Amino acid sequence: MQIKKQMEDIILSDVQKQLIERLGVASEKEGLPPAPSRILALLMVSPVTELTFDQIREHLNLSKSATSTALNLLLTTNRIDYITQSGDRKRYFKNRIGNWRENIKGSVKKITNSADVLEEILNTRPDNTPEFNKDLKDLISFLRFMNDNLPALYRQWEEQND
Amino acid sequence: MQIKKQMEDIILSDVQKQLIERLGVASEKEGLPPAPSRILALLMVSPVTELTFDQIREHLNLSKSATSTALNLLLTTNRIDYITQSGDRKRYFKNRIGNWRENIKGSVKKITNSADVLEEILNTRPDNTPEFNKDLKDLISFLRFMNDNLPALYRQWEEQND
DNA sequence: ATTTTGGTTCAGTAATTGAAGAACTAAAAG
DNA sequence: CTTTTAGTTCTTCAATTACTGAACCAAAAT
Repeated sequence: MQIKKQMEDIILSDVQKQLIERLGVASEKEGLPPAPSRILALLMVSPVTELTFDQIREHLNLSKSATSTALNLLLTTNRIDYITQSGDRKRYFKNRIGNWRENIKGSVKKITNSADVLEEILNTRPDNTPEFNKDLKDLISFLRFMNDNLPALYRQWEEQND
Repeated sequence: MQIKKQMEDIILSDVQKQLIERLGVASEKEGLPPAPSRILALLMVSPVTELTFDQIREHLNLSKSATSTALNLLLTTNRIDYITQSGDRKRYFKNRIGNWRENIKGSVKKITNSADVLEEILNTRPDNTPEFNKDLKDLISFLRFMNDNLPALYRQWEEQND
């Protein structure tokens, strides 16, 4: 087969490039390294949502190894996914934005978690710091309250969103 | 005045030390460097809530410089505060846990912010990726919904908590 | 059978971070 | 006015991060 598959040349406007940087920086603040952050942002902004290893690599001026490592990190942390097409060895990577509901659940879970740690702390605290203990108690109470009520709030959004 | 002020020797149980580590690691995940994270955790767990430079320094085995830098970071980011006592040059540092309401407000603000970025991205997206766009749209809608409804939920907690 | 494709893995490196230590300083005590 | 206290600031150092480039490899194409 001589017909070389035409690489879809994704061209991004300056605005789109800026959005990649902005979103990339946001991901870095969440603790992701720069390269994975950029990849994730590219897969969010690119008009073509499914990009090959080399498209990503070229667009972000990364080395093969950096691209490989970053993609594998994103894959193992469930932030991206890839599909294949029969008769094409390439993998097409895509942002798993459809997973946002799962991600939100994860964030809520983290709230429970920190409430638990704070509660353990509260249990070790002496009685002679009532103001401090009250603040801590309130915070824990608030976190638990949020935990209990967020699911209902989510369902409420779901309804109005149908 | 010859009476050397007795340094209140804060002694922490193993459980409390572990809690400091756990809470410290949690802070590191939020992007704080190790030393500030430990200090913040110590000021949460310590039965004495107001500690001097040297008490902190000694308890965490930090150098003076590390202690100084870390404390100043925590001060400028409003995570701790200090009080003084007349006729005592030392500053007594304390965790500003009472500020948790402010902090929560900050987190909510961050939701708005990311919704804004995502909306900008949505506006640049082509029409030929309807599934992706729908997911993005839903996420934005959900974030906005949360933003609009969280204040009321907070007030609800406030009432039940009186 | 050998070349190309689509990567992975490894060794090395440059930049950044986080802390240590020593020198320094301003205010208060002696 | 000298010393002590309560830190700050500066230089240095070690560890870690985030990448590059080169070698490598398995499957598919030629």
